[in-house]
Amino acid sequence: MNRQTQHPDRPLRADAERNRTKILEAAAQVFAEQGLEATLDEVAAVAGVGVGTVYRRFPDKESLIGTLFDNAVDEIANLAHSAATRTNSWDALVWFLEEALQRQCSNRGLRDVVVGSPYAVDRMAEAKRRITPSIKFLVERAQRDGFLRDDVVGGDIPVLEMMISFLGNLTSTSAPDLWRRYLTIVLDGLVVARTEPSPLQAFPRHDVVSEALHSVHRHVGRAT
Amino acid sequence: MNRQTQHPDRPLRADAERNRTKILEAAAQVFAEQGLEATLDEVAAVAGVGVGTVYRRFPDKESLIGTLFDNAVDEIANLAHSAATRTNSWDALVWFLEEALQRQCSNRGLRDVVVGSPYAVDRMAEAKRRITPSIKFLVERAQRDGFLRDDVVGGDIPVLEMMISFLGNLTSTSAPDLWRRYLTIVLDGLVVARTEPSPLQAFPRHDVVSEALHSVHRHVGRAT
DNA sequence: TGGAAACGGAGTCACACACTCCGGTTAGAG
DNA sequence: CTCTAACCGGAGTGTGTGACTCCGTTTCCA
Repeated sequence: MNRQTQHPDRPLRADAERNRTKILEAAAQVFAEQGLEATLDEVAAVAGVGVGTVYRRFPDKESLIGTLFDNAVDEIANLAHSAATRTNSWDALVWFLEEALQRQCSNRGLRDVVVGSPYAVDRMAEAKRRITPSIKFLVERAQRDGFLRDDVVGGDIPVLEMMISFLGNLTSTSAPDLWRRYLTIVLDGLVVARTEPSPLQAFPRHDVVSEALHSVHRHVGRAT
Repeated sequence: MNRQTQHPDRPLRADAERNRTKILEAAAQVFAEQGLEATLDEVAAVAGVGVGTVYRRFPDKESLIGTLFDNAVDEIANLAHSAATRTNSWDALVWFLEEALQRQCSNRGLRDVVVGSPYAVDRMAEAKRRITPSIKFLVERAQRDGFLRDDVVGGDIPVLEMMISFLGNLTSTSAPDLWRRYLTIVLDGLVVARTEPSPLQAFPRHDVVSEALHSVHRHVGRAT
């Protein structure tokens, strides 16, 4: 039974509203760090409230994640839109990728949604519908201006983003900017032509990279 | 208790040996398709034997996965080694990436090990030790010959492979060759300079891509 | 100040899997 | 052919996990 809508519209009591906010913030942080596998108990702990309180505001885990996801999509949609207002079409595309990736790379929860965790499956469709047109515009404009190779397509951009952000998620704890190095390489592959490579951010010490890979262990279960 | 080593060396009975092989083949297939989360019950079912039989040959899940992983590493090490014997240094590097990725992209289990599933953690170190030198050679030779940009490093190759193979894993069921498109772009980013883009494989219909993303659902649990 | 609204968090429940156990079957040595 | 050690199947066990509920207590605010 859904407890939160006795009178659908009555505003929440002050403390309740305060807690709702704390929960949302905590959830954003916890899911970003741990992915959607994180427990609502943990979210509650970080928010400094009891689990009961979480369930009083959000009927179930999915709806909490949904709210969060909608916010994230809003943000990215805005990014794409405001990139479109920039004058230099190549810089606009690069800027969009950098900004979007910065968010995606530090948000494991977002990845989980995209990869198809059962939470918020249908919201993905809506998200794509909202973002696709802006990206298409960015791509085609950069092509008209002779920056971007002609054989790529709007749909390639999300795929490339996904590809890079996986890497980012994996290394986010110990080499949080490593993904930029590979974005540069990809961008050098997207440009129509070039006479020399763009400068790359330094490659981290090997132990950092491998440690990064193995610091993932959320669930060290069963295999002890 | 470990049941399989009564007399460490005695050869297995004919039927037992036959089953061991069936189990190994089934496990390779199942883990490649589903990742390491797959159940040994499922492996047994595919192999056409009972779970008990699986546990009689392999003391636990980890050791079965370990055996499989060692095989996969062998294969990739051989690839790297035999790439080194090729005369054209750029073609050698590209060939290695294509071959290695073809394997990694169709093997979700491999990804799980690399990403740090608790199975076979220490085997990773050994694997890296074996493969790293050959890759270093491939990279530096291609740089000396003026093909590969100078600012990349041996360690970049596994990272790029990882990045692309995530994508591959995600789309392996419905667009099994999609990763090649993005490998081409990355390679165009790795080359020292170029006057035009390399030809790209066609971009699939949009519905294929998104369906690909959402066909992943291994565990549709809890979120119904 | 009364009572509706909100709170906390121990407890419930359902499920998922790695692994075991044992009664029945079979290979293959003598 | 026979006999037994080796092998087999798969129902069952044990453990862990995590979403969600319940209810006695506390807090807001009219």
